[in-house]
Amino acid sequence: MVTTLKPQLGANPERARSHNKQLVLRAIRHVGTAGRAEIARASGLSTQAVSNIISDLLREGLLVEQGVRSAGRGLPVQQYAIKPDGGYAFGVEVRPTAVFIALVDLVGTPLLTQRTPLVDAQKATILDTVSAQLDDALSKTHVPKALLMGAGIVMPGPFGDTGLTGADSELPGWNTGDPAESFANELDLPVFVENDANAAAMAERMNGVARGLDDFAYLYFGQGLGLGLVQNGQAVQGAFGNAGEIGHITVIVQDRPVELETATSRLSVQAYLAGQGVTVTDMDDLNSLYSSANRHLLVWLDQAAQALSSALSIIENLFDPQTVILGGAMPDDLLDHIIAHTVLPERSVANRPDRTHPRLMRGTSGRMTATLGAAALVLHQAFTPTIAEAR
Amino acid sequence: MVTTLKPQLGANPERARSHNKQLVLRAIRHVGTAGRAEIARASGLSTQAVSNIISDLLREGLLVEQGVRSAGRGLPVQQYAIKPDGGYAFGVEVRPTAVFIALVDLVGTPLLTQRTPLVDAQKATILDTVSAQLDDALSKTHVPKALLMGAGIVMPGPFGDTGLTGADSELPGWNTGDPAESFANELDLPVFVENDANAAAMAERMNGVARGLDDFAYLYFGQGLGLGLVQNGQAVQGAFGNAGEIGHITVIVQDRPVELETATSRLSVQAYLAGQGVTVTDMDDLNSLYSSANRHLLVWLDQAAQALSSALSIIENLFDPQTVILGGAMPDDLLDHIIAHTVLPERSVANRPDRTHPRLMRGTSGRMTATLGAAALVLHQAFTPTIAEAR
DNA sequence: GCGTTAACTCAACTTTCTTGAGTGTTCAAG
DNA sequence: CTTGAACACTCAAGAAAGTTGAGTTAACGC
Repeated sequence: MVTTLKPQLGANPERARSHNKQLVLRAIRHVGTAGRAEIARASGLSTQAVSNIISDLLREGLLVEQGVRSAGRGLPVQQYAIKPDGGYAFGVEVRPTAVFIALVDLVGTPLLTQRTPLVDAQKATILDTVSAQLDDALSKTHVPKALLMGAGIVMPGPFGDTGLTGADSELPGWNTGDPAESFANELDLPVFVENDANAAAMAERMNGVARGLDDFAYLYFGQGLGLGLVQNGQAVQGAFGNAGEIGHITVIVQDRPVELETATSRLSVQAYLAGQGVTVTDMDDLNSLYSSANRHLLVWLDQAAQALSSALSIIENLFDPQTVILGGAMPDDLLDHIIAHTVLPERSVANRPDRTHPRLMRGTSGRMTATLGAAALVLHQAFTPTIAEAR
Repeated sequence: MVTTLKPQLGANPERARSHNKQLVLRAIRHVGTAGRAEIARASGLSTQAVSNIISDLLREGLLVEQGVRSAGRGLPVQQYAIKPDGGYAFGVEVRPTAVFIALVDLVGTPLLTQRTPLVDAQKATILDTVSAQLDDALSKTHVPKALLMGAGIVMPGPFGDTGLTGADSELPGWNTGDPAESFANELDLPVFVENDANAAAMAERMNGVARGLDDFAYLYFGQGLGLGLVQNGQAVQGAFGNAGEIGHITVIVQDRPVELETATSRLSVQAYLAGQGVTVTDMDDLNSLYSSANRHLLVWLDQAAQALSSALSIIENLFDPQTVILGGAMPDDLLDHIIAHTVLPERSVANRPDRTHPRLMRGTSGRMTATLGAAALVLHQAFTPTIAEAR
């Protein structure tokens, strides 16, 4: 049982500067627009240091001047903001039958999103497709590759050979070797790999309802159900990258134990409705069933809300999050309905009067949630000071 | 919904040096004894920088020379090790009826542990008792207070006014104000507050079976059952400090849903045996019942193992830990029995062939586990490089 | 023996931060 | 309307901590 120490780097002037740059960017991003003195106070650096760093960032094109603001006495504040076209992030979501991509700018605005079907799900095919899609996206948007800060990849887990191996959502050929390395070699970019739920959570943290939150959970409706966890501002990956496999735990619905995923997921609603003679193939079908108040759908929603209540109890008591977000490939109306009908457990550490956020919120929904989340991984990294983490 | 940015500090020469010192200490601690060049390679610093830092640490009395080792060609390595009496940590466990304390040295060896009954559980009484115990411990061991690096405090949660408030394990008067601040003022030391499970987990990580692990879980048998979580080398506290309240989640035992804590905890075994006409008051009673193969105890152990199996499934699938440790105020033999009879869930991300540690292990047991864990919090902090974290 | 290897030291240099004095703008009190 | 306090920012000098490259020392292996 030999354990190797996680590599961590020492601080030297160069790494310190890089850390401080990210710290300044993060501070500006958080308030939208800020002046030197304000940043200095927030970061414990001298005004002079912040001044030097900002002039660096201006030269690198990551910041823009944003006019002056005179707030009370003293010299008016020269303000700075993130320059949207100062950098770009590429997001990729790999599914067994198609690849989704998104190109977003430094503030998270999507410039382009698209879907490409896969002829097969072999590793080589996927790598080639993603590479071609990157070139395509860059040429369509006229973004120079030099401004691309990295690629975020969302892939269906679990990673490696586990007790869940054999599930139908998997891709062949990825269980050996490090997927991040394969993509990094193919795309010649820094690569960040995550599961869909964590990526969606990071998207919500960068530009959604979880802006600025450091501890929250995200229940992602995909094929199955995934749990994204953010602790201390970082996505929780677990020792082998497979944290958040909440779909297979047992919950109580109508006094009977069931696997959570069989009660609440896209497959689950399809299967249930099929059993009642109703066929749904996409989100639009679900939407129209819901607007016509389909009886079977309402029954399913009711039991999904019950299952969710149990899941919520587990998540809240184990993580004590600021909030739990519900989102993913499920229509807004259905998510809202589920949220409205979910009983918030009384006996929970989250049941406290001094909350700033609701216990359960709806996040971004729709097909591109995870893809945009993939791009958010890159942005997150750009705005997170890390002096010590070796890559 | 205004969110404040978690304060993070910029790097300057002074903070960089402090970071690097902790990095060097950590590297030496991990291998026991190390030379300059080796540390330089591990930390990405130059040999010269490490040299300067080590001479600082020698002067401060945190390191000792440890002879030379000639490994292959070249100049023999001058080795260094942590100096045990270079610093001390004070651990406190507050329970409703008594206070437990421990004083440990820099490598974690306990110099003194003791228990003091509380006349009442009022905040002032507890603060006074702990303060007196600190003075007592220092004078008995002749440790100068200047060498005390801090105090770790273990208190029964949950902290703040939550949906679990009203449980009998609580202390009056702590729901308002920051406990850490109260203790810091009283003891005039840096203070770290944690729950029993997280503290036990950190103890296991510093000097126990989890040495060097960065991602694992610890199921702590106390009054109830607590979950300690270590993610990325840090204890998971949750947004309000109440993560790990696993006792109140529902699991399936003999096809019936029960609260986990009613199936596996010290109170649970006492209550069950009392129902069978068997009275147990302490761990010795349990031990003798077990060695006489008491039928009722064996039945209880069997259902505790069942409950644990469900809990394990949840923990493994949500966290994907390197291992799950069982420990706390329960005799070794009983823990071993439970571990031997727990079915490891098949459908789990933790069920993988390339594991380095068993899925379920026994940690330190006994009454002082959490108290020593409290002291370990201080040591953990001393050996963890943190350039950015504001306090 | 003698050259190679490797750890370590010394001294010069570089980067980056801090400090303190100085400048310019705004507001408020007299 | 003047004057002074408050505040953001700049400039230049100084300090802290890192890196670099040349030199020293000791052990191994041919």
